[in-house]
Amino acid sequence: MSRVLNDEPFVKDALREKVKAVAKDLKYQPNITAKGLITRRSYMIGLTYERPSPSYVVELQRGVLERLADERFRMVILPFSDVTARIDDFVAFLRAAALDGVVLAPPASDQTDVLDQLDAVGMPYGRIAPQSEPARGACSLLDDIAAAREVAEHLLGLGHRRLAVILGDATHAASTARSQGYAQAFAAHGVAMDSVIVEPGDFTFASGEAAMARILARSGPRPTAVLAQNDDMAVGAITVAREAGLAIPDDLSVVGFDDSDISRLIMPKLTTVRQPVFDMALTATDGLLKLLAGEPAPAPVLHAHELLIRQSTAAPRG
Amino acid sequence: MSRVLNDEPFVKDALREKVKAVAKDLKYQPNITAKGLITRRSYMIGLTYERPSPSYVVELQRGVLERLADERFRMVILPFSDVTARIDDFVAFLRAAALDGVVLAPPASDQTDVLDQLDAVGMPYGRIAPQSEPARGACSLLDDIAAAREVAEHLLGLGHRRLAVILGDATHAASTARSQGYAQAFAAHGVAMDSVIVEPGDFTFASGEAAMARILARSGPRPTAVLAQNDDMAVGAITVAREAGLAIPDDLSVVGFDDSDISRLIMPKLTTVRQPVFDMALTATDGLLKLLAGEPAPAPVLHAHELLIRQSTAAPRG
DNA sequence: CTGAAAGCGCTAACAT
DNA sequence: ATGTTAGCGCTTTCAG
Repeated sequence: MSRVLNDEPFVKDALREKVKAVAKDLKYQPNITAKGLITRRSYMIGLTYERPSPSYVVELQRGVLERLADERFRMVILPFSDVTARIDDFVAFLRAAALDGVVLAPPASDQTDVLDQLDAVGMPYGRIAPQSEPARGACSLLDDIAAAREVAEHLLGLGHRRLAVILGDATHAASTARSQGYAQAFAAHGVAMDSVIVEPGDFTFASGEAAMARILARSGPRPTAVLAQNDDMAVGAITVAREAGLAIPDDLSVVGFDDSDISRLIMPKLTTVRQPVFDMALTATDGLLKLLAGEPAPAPVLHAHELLIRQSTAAPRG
Repeated sequence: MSRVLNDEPFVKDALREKVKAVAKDLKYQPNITAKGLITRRSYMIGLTYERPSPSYVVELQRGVLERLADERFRMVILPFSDVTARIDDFVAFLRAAALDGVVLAPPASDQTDVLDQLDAVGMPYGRIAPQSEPARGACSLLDDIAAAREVAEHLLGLGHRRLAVILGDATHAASTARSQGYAQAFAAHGVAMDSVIVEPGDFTFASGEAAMARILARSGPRPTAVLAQNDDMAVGAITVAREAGLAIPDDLSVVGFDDSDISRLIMPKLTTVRQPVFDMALTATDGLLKLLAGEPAPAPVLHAHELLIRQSTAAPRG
């Protein structure tokens, strides 16, 4: 019986047909739980992330589901706040969910401790956009440094010299990488790092608003361009700048990062960097499935980013 | 052993402590699969929807997860396109996933056939915003008719008489309900239905753009206000109207529906109706959990909507 | 109150 | 090539 339904070889066609007919007749549904007990498989893969923006989450999920569409694997969503602060709890949480594998989005994808513990319990993983150890797990990489350098260079090329940066969540390695990219461009154009205003943020719209408010409250000449480490903060910054009477991009150029939905809906449309989140999720899931099938760890896949110059940037006035 | 870990009565404290200590020491993780085999539970509930907007999905998921946070239940995401066209496949899909129960978002929450089949296989369900049969399953209700009437009344109160409606996906009962609400308001203010331009849409940004383009291409006087059945389409309409040189709200008032993220990020901010999707998902999940615990079907919960008058509406010119 | 044993529905190994 | 049997790790009897 089991042999037929699992399409094993060495079964006579006649028998195969007969069993299939009866199964169909009885609307037989194999009990996946019982099967799981013996095969040691739950046929579930987890997707974990830590409160990112809606459009990022949705793309991530779409990518995983797209790859899973023709598989028997299901996707379980496991948001977990503060991975960094509670790594043991996080791994226990994953273990308790009885997953066959897990796709880790930032910042968990960069936590060496998490990877170590996952290795220890033998749970394979896919990693989205890690900045370090690209050989571990099935990785989808993005060159955040180069991407950030390109946006910064775009601004410098327009002639901006008084710059402000709004950082992302410090527990995300991407934040550091993007800062590095900006710094490389600044150095190449002779802009001293200590002349650049740097404000913290945490990737949320509200933190972008707060950072912009602090930037405007400073004494001294106002910056002519703001580099936000993601679109949500960039939009927050634009909102506050506008309320302060500044025209975008004439009085202030703003760039974001992510090419999220709002970056296209806001007026003026935001200059940003496209991150192919959907493809990255798909690739990482594909690699995870290979790992699950017992294949050797697939090579990390570097995904292309793209600088999208839209309407929120222009040459500084005067 | 099992008796201790499941906190059963009639166990001596001494034994209880000892077992717990050893379990902790060994980092014992009960095998949820084996447990499921005997208890006939997979401890998974599904959440199904059909390509809605990102912010709606995210709120929906957040609501379910919030209620599940302290439960052992996990959430499996089961998007399924064209439920209406393939009901048998849809139910087979749910059955194969071995779920204990399922939360149905529109349009599945309104498909009587789906409910019938789910009843037949004994899978309990929660329903988000159904328009019919509120007694079946654990329902979170919203008065779409009243909500739509209120937005329409707001526009009529401002003095608008030349109106255009952009419909949502026709397979969603909410679309019909919202049209009814608009119609009630129109009738109350003496606006003839055949003077209202009605364009189809499917709840996507792109369909809102297309509908607005068709509205502007018509001969005869331009409408002074557009009622879009959700925010994404409203934003699409605004984008196209702006490209055609119209100022919002001076030349054209636009209202949406949902209070999605973009409705607050777009300039001018969108007048819309808040639907408490998070609460609705939470309540439906709570009801489903009750059903799963063998309790009788909980009473449907009516959730309050709220008209949010923001900056995309004003009195018509002249 | 606690230990031992019998399955839950399936697959894998073992016979035939 | 096909029928048969022993568990997978747990809960639920049933003894003690």
